[in-house]
Amino acid sequence: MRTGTETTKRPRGRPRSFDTAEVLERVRGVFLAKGFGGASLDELSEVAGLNRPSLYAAFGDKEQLYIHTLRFYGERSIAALNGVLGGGGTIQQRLAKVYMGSIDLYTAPPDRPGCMIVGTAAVEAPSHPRIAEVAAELLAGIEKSLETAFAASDLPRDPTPAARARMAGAIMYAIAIRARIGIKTSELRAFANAMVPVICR
Amino acid sequence: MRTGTETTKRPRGRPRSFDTAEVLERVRGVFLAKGFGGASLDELSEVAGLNRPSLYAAFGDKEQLYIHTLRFYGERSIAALNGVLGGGGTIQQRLAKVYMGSIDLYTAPPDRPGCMIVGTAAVEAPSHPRIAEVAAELLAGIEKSLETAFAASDLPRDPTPAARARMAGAIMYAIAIRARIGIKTSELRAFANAMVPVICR
DNA sequence: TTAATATTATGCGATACGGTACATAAATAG
DNA sequence: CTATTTATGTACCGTATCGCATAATATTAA
Repeated sequence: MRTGTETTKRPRGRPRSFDTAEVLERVRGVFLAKGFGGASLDELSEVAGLNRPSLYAAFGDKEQLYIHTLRFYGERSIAALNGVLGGGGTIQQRLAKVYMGSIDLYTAPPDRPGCMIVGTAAVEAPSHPRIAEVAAELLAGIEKSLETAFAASDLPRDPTPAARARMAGAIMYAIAIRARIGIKTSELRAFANAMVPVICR
Repeated sequence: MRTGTETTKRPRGRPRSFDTAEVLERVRGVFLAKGFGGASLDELSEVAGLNRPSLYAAFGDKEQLYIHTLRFYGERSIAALNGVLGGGGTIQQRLAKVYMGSIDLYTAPPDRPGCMIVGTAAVEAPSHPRIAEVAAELLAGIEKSLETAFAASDLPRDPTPAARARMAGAIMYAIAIRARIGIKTSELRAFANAMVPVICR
């Protein structure tokens, strides 16, 4: 068992036997494969290596656990997005790099899970308003990141950077959906590569 | 009680007291709001006005019922799509009309359900391959319909009609997702209107 | 009318679900 | 060493689920 991040002073009682980030990462796999409603607490606690009371104490009920996971995943993704978009090369090259990286994630074995927001949060939105809120926030973050990249580029202003960003985001969401329903990876790559020049014209 | 479509000769035993299309239409509302996994047979049979054994006899188990509903909904949507795209006006006008009609459906009260394929079928894809198959078929049908419209138009061939079709489809799926997570209708309309000239350039 | 056949209604059983009580273990503060 | 605080593990509760077995009803063929 690993002890948590041991910074300076240990807190009062018995220390945790798990690392929060690691648990969220494992739990993410189940939520991504089965969705929020389809994931059972039995399976979640099993892959987490924690018993249900520990899960509850650490994250709250199932919805809160899902939201924690979604935020964790979403923020890491946006950070990665910012990293690539802030890197070198033309805007076309950077956007293509973003898409290729996304496709690699979306088509990962064993079940081509797509994106957690598009593939699992969307379903729950009508019945779980808080999930919808978080999902909307994250999509806005993705598009904000794209928008600043387009704004910093030397592309013409006719399609405004905001419009380009929403368009680039839409292509990304479409890739996520098509990956999840089984479209071939090569086809996804061809689609993304065909869209880059249209977005960046 | 209504009797089914009475064509020529009635079959042997007791006639059905329901109309297939009507049942599928009602059931669609539940699936659309709660997804496949979240819809219970109790609620489905209640809105259908049928008991579970009747549902089972008519459509098979829950997955088959869902697939029937998805196909029914999808084929009607594609027919409507073909109708609008085959109508009058420029390709830009027809595409905008498609988007406005979709947005009306996607943002319908009470819960802005989005599209059934994108909003509910995608989640189940990894765990229910047959649902994934049908979803892929329907998306292909939508894009085929768009492709023939672009092919019949006098737009330049540089973005090939197939690429334009996949792009127009992607915008549609993105609208469906964003509707489901609560993005304002006016924003969806603005987005769609901004995308039409980019797709049709 | 009688027999045959198809559909509907009621209700059951086995299972899985989300969530929690309670007792135990491990660490620190004094 | 004792008390306190936090985490863990087992076992459990009430509920809702899916799918079906059984019984009642409606319609047609003979």
